[in-house]
Amino acid sequence: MVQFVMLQAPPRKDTRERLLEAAEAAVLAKGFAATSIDELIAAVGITKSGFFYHFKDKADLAKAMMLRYLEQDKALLDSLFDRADELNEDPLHGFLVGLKMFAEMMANLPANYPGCLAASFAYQDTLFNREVCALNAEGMLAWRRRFRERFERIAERYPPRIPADLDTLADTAYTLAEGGLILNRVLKDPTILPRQILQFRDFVRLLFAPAG
Amino acid sequence: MVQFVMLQAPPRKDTRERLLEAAEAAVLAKGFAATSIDELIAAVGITKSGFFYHFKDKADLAKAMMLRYLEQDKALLDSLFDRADELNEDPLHGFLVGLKMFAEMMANLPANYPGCLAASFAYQDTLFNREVCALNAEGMLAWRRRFRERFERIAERYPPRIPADLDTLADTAYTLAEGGLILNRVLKDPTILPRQILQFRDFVRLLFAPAG
DNA sequence: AACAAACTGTACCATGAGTCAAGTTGCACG
DNA sequence: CGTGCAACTTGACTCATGGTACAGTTTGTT
Repeated sequence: MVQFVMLQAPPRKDTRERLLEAAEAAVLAKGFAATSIDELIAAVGITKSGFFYHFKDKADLAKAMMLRYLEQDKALLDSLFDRADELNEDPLHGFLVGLKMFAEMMANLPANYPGCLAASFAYQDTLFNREVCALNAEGMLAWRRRFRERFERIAERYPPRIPADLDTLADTAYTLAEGGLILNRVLKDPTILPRQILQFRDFVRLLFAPAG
Repeated sequence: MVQFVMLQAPPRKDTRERLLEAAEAAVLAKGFAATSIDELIAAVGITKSGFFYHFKDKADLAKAMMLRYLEQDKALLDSLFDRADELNEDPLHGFLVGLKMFAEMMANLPANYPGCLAASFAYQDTLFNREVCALNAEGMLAWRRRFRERFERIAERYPPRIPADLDTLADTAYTLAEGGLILNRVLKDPTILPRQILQFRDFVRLLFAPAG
């Protein structure tokens, strides 16, 4: 009696992660609602039930995507500005270095569908429950806190040339990032976002650096 | 024999426009794919076949939405900056007035789902055909041209304090608008975008206005 | 009376979310 | 060594929805 064993692929530990990866690419390309579970499992090579083993339902997938995004986002910012701080004792110079590195990083984004889940989710927010929306908001507030803290240290040593609202200044980073990604994408010109960031850097320098 | 006549509502000439209006609200809330034709006709009070009288298919609806958006967008910018120009002979002062009016307008957006179709479509671009995407890009380039022209006139009379790329400067308007709308929406704080614009205004003044 | 514009009613079919019961594999523990 | 459990996967199924086609109907206009 012949036995067909091992036709089944061996269980892979990273299936969940690969699903999230495929989902992110698809959602950035066409949105959450248009991203079908069928296409995700086809990309990863499992069956539908396999998907529902990893995620309770599609809403659960959304939440996992958001968490993954926030994690990566935090890691990115950490690596960027903590390193810039180490290199420079002066808060203004350290920040300017950080912004330059940020611009360079944004210039080297993956070519295919660069974009930000936060923005994609923002424009489809009625599809998600309160929890996911709150996570998104929390991510933005984290940027604000992080940047605001730095501007406070800078303003302490270098009084701004004109009155400046530090929260607004802090939000500019995220604002330019989201807006720049949209322009990048629609105009198919990856230089737009980095140039916006470098221009913001000019503004910061103009605002805080002693005249001369 | 009883006859039930006139159960059918009389044909309304603005049905198409009302469909587009409902579609815009729905798309800004949950995206294009999640917006069903069923819900649109329910909102407007016609049947499915009525919808397909007005639009060949869903792609046709997308195109019409984009055209409508571009038209309104152009009208808004026209009314804004043409008026600011009339009021002021000096290009820099006129522009600063225009930016202030822009900020005020953005502070008084409709409360429900303020947002921009351009951004929503950008993050679902694989759903649309080349034509619609090209229209979107054309809208952005129109902003760039418009602002760049103004910055050229300003720079002619007021040499910038530091070297500035006028295209980048011009793109900042759209970038801040798109990014700011996203922050507004996620953080549920309608003051973010206007504050970003006013800060940009400060930058422009700092950049071009004679020191003193 | 005729015709076009603005619809209605009905039916079709693909897709997509989610369910269920069952199977397999690797690993921990007695 | 084997037994048992948890992680992982399969396949076949249901059920609702959504886009689309098409033929007929009403209304306003000439």
